[in-house]
Amino acid sequence: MQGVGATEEAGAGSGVTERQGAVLEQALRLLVDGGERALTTAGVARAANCSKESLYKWFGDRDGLLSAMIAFQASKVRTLDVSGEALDGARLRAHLVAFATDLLEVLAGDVSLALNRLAIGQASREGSRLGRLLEERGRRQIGRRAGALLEAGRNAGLLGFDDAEEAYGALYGLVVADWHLRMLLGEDPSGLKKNFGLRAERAVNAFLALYGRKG
Amino acid sequence: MQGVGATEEAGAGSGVTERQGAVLEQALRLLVDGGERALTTAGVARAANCSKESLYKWFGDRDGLLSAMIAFQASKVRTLDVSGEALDGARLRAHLVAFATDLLEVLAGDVSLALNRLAIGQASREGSRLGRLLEERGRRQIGRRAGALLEAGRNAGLLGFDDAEEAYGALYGLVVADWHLRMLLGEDPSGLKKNFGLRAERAVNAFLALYGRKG
DNA sequence: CTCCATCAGTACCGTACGGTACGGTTCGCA
DNA sequence: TGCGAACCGTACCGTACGGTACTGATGGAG
Repeated sequence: MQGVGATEEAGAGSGVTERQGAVLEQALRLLVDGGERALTTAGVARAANCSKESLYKWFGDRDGLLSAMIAFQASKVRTLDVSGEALDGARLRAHLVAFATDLLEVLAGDVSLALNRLAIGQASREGSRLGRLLEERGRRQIGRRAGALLEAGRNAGLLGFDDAEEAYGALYGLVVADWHLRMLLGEDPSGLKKNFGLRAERAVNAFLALYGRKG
Repeated sequence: MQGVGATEEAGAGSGVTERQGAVLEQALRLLVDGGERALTTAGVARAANCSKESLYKWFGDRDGLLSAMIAFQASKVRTLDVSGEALDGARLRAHLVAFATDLLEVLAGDVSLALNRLAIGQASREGSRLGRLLEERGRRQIGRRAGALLEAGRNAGLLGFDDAEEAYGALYGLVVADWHLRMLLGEDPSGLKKNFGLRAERAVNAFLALYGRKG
């Protein structure tokens, strides 16, 4: 179970050995069900059956651990883009709805909420390193998928817009509105999760009413 | 300068003496430019020239202080509703744009961002009391103003919708999108603030395209 | 078998913070 | 002038946490 030479990489390509990945997994679990207060170095060491000294050797300090947790979690998410497919109106709509539901479910996920809370809590400190990291690894990723989808729709003559960023912003806003903030503030997500399908449907309808062509 | 009988109420109707209001003001200032880490009881006492003992007498404990800060800040915001006015298309649009810019500027405000960060940071702890408080005092307030405006527009035959909550969600999403989250994560608001007017304009255009009648 | 690197477990240290207690001071009031 | 309430300033206490140092066990390499 222990690492063999401190050189093996886990499946994710982020310079983390298998053992360290297991430690980060435990740290994420602690963060999810205890908040930042529960994420102490001693607690992580205890939960992961490792020593504090190893934590500091591997991640430098507590901030390094937090950054590694964000990078580790982001490295587990792979967004496959569905380019090169012949699009018609129905297919585009289906892809948009799938994107919208995926977006809602990702944002409502335990780990996502916990990491966003963590980064927001640290935002006013030290120039918001974690915030930028989270934005880079998270939003940029999902934004790319949406961007590719929108571009494909425009190339197929199904969508009309000048600024892709603006169109994406409209789609995001119609889908998410203030639900993300409400969940971050602690509102029970279980009541909201049931409506994800219907919500995604309606948001896509509105988006297509704004940006759709010959539909 | 000192209170005279612990019975005087400040302008806001939230059971807070003038002296206590001044203390809360200092606490908010500390929170704004130092984050939660800077909001220590000793720091508040020092900044406000009061004793820690008084803090605990007035607010119970640290959580009571935080709650009082949120209530105090919310009590300073007064949203006047502009009902009873004869609406035409241009006036409705102007009111919507004004609401949108106000919304963006409120959300981008120093104190608002700091309080939201604070509540989000505590969300996983103790059942998110602060989160619910912030939602109650903040969102509910601005939601009422928007709701009244939308209802007035519908009554004047200028807007068409079945579910007012859904229409408000669309307006909110088109106006704010992910800007609030990005600001909460620490992105520099100065670059975003310049575009508030244009952004509000475009969002209202989109909203009217979705929900407008005979426009 | 021996050497060496890694790591778990623990003890330790300094500090910072929440909360409490106490002495001294101001000020209204009789 | 004396009393009492509120309050400031500060000292104090317990605790929790970040970070470091030490010990002993394991396992691979020569």
